[in-house]
Parts: sequence; C-alpha cells; structure tokens
Amino acid sequence: MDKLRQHIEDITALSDEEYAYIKTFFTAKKVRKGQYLLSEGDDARYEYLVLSGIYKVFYIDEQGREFILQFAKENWWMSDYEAFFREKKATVFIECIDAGEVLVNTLQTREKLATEFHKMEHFYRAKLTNGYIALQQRIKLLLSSTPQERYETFSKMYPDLGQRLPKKIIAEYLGVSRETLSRLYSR
Amino acid sequence: MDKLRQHIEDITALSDEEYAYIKTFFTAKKVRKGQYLLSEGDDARYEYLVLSGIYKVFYIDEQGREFILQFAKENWWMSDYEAFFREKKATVFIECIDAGEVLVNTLQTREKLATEFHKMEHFYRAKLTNGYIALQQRIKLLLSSTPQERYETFSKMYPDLGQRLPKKIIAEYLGVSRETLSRLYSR
DNA sequence: CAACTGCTGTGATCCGGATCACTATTTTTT
DNA sequence: AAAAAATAGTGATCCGGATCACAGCAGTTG
Repeated sequence: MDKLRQHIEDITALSDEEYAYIKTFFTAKKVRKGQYLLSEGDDARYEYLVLSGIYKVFYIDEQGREFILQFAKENWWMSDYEAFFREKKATVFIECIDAGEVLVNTLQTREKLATEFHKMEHFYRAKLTNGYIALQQRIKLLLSSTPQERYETFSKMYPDLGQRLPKKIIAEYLGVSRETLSRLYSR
Repeated sequence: MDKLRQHIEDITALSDEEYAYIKTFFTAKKVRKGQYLLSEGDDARYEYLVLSGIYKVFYIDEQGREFILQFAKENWWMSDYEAFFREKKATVFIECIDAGEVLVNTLQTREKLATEFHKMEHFYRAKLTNGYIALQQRIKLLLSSTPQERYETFSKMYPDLGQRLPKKIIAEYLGVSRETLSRLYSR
C-alpha cells in the first residue's frame, strides 16, 4: 500500500496510470532526529508530505524567543508556505523532532500537476481549504482564550502529540511560557 | 467594466461565453450600514464577494467580548468559511460597517463552477493560497508581537482602513483593549 | 437645537502570566 | 558509569496591558 496514493485518493480517485505518473514527481527522504529541512534565509524550494516522524515548523523573533507555527505528523504537508508560493527566502525553520521519512516536492512540479490534472488542482484546493479552516481556528484561540483553554483545545485536537512531545515544546506552540504551562498541570 | 470579471481575470483569462455563464450564478445585493449578512447560529449558506463598502467578520466569546477575524473591502471574499465548507451553523457575525454592495454565491454553485471549469478550480485555489498566507502572517503577529508592533503592521497593511475605521474596531481586530490602543497614539 | 448614543482620551487599580532563579529529575553523550 | 545537557517543577518578583471609572466630544436623530 502506497501512502501517497492513499493520501491523494482520500480526496479524489486516480487511475493506475495517473498515479504512476504523479508519483515520479515526488522523492522520498529519510530524516534524522534534530535534522533541519529548512532554515531561515534558505530558498524555500520544497514542500514536504510527512510519511512518518514528527516535525515542527517554527520561527525565532528578534529577542531570540521561539514560536511554533505548526506541528506535522503522518499525512501532513509542511513548508514555509509564504516563502514557497511567493518564491522568497524562508523566515522559518523546519526541524525533525522524531525521525521519519518525508516526500519532497517543488513549486514547479506542484503547479505542473495542478495544471495538467484538474483532479490535482482539486486535491490541492481541498487541502488548502482544510488548512485555511485550521488556521482560522487557531487565530480564534489566540485572540480570545486563556492558557488553560488553549492547552485543553490542543490536547483534544492532538491527544497523541500531547503525550509524545516535551511540554516545553507544547508551550512554544501555545504561546505560553513553559512555567505557566507547568503550573497548569499541577492545578 | 465588470468587477467580477476583472476580479477573476486577475487570476485566469475567461472567454465572453465562459464569463456570461459564470456570472449567472452570482446575485448582487445592496447592503446598508449596520446590516448583518450572517449571524451566529445561522446556516452559513453564502459566501460574499465585496464590490463596495466595508464589512467586519467577528465573533463574541462567552464573556461577551468581541473579536474581529477579518475586515473586508472591495475584491475581498468573506463568509464563515468553517461553517460554509463543512455545512455547519455559523459561529461568527458579518456586519456592514460602511454601506455598499456584494455578490452572493452558495457552496453548491461554487463547487459546480470549480468542477465544470478547471480555470475556476484554479482561481479558487489561488484565492485560498493568498488567504492561507495572510492567516499565517496573522498568527505570527498574534504569537510574538507587542500591541505596538501589531498596530504598526496593521497600519502598513491597511493604511486606508486605519483612517476609515473607528479605533475601537481596530482594537478588536488587534486583540488589544481600546484603552491600550488609545495610549499608543498619545506616545 | 436639545437629547441621546457612540467614540476617544486619560487616570487609577489590579491581575495573569512572563521572567528570573534555583533544584530535582531524566535523557543523552562519551 | 560518569559527565553533560535537556527537561520539569516551584517559588518570588515584576510588569504590561486589562479593567474600571469618568469626562469631553462628535455626530446622529427626533
């Protein structure tokens, strides 16, 4: 069973020929724990589909504080999408938290696939729709909720990540200090 | 000159026949100041393309505080996209701040257009891409910046809205109290 | 034009969470 | 197995911004 095919067919059916062709544009890459797939200042030439492992997409502000934009696990896409689509330099880092494997694609082949196959255009639109909704929900959470509520929502959305990730890292995702998060547990 | 056509053709060219057909799915609607296009609890059956006027998309939390998710002016789309795409009840309000006109569309015809025309699928994907990037930027701003920086970024991004909107409303967008924003001006 | 309603500025107080500092524990490295 | 590094808990302090309260000013609206 092929994860990429399964992933695309969750949205739209493919013939064997179509899939065989599409597949040629993706290359697999093994990633070690601690490895960076992207660093600030790089050209964001690639986007990644996670096959296994855990990754974080984060940035560092002027004061050196770290903020996590996104976690990624199996079947999630990741890149610095602003830089990727607009062909600018990356402003974020992508680091592997837990070793695994990813599929790599470029903007050129992404657009080529979308142009050649209405199906793939549709697939990418569906993925973007989900992403858009997820970001909107996160904005709501950041605007109006307490650290408590943020943590609860996070735990509900990603029960597995809540277990597997150090709390320090969860705090960076929630936009809360490590200490505050720790005190949330004790209470 | 037709605004809808211009708006779509910014992304992808259309023949006269194509446009004539597409056009039939949109209906124009005049909106008065203070009028609501959507309220919490409604079915989010429509999405709107703004032809003129200014609108705000906002929600109200349990404590009755108001938070603005999005402003919209000419050529911007708006809806409760989570509810619209997933066919759930709306959790947000859309209110007209400055009278104008909008084009109305439904999920069914949106999907119909995307299915019938690869071009339109592409158009919607392009719009979602922009939207995704904008939301990502906003998340960064909410995670790591001070009220000061938020205000400056907002003013740079929407110099016109900064002028036309009451400061109270800008504060609700920035996630900052009215008083804090006011003090930012005096300093 | 008088009365009401919404907007803005400014002071005073309060509080949640950041920051700092240190210790204990676990994990990784060598 | 020892040393080093990352992680986690917890207390003490501090501070930015929220909240509360009020006053001056448009700007509608009857």
